[in-house]
Amino acid sequence: MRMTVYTDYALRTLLYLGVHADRRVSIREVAEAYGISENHLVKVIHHLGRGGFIDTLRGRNGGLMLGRAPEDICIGDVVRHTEEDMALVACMAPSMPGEKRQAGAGCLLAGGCHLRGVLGEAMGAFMAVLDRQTLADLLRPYERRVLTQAAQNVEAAPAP
Amino acid sequence: MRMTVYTDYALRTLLYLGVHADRRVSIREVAEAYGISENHLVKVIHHLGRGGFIDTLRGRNGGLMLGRAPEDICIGDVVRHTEEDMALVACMAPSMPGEKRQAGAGCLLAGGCHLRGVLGEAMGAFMAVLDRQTLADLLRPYERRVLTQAAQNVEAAPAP
DNA sequence: CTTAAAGATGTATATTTCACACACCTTATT
DNA sequence: AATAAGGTGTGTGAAATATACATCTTTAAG
Repeated sequence: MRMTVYTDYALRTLLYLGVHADRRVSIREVAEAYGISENHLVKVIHHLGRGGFIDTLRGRNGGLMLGRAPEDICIGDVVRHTEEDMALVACMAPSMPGEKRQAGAGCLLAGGCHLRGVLGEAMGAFMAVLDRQTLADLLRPYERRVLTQAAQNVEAAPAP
Repeated sequence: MRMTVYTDYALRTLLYLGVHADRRVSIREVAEAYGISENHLVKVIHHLGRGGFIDTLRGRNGGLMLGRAPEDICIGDVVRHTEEDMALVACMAPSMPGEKRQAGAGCLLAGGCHLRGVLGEAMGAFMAVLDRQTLADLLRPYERRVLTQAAQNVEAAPAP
């Protein structure tokens, strides 16, 4: 179990695309908007593209846009997609064949380890919260404000 | 947010001490029982000791024992103690002064980032599950079996 | 059909974090 | 004093992360 900036970038990219749903956005624009590494973001975005969360288009006038409606993008799915071991409690992996743990008399708790069960349950509760949320839920509170702000930006800095 | 073997060792140590509550146990014994590094376990145990979860005694006939009754040892507290950033959603830390994120036009979502809220809620759900569990809950299912097994071990391998 | 813009991909590197080893100190019992 | 136990600090190897760099492919504009 883990949460890295990789997932952070993924979620922020989706939010950015949701806010600017009226056009295609370049990777560079997203990177600059958040002040993060463009090179790294490329991989995140590619990964999101292969997962169907975003639609990428190469070439001139290409760019990114959401692959589905915000209502159909479940935050839990995104996290599961970007954090590989979110589906299982791998971090605590005990009593797996071939592991050091096997030494000695073996795990005292093997054969029904409650630790695993409790941690699994906690993990489930974590994901359940994220599964209840869609991108649309995250976008809703900002819709008005951000759109206004975007309009201002367009006025202030016309397309180069 | 993160779960490491550090916490794994901590929980297993507590379980071991709970099972062998009739006597003091040495660090070496715990390390050998699980086949893990004694050197590393020393630090985990020391940390648990400073947190009051276990009682350590130096010198001859010294060793470890639970610092409180198993019913009074909350699993959530243990995890919070061993995983430093469990109390907050530090991994996603956005819009903190001095961070790179500040570049460009600043975080579009600053001033009420819902990402933070949702992740915080998910985190809360995770910890809530662990907060409902005490060490006694984890020990209960094994009490009979493990004690029996321990007795057998004593018969099979008398003290060296 | 050439060129430029945009994403795709592979390799390399820098940093951080773990897990662990090693050496040495302190405490307490015998 | 000697010995057995925990306490403490430093160092290290491996792995995971985040990022940089270089190059290729696709697409549309001119």
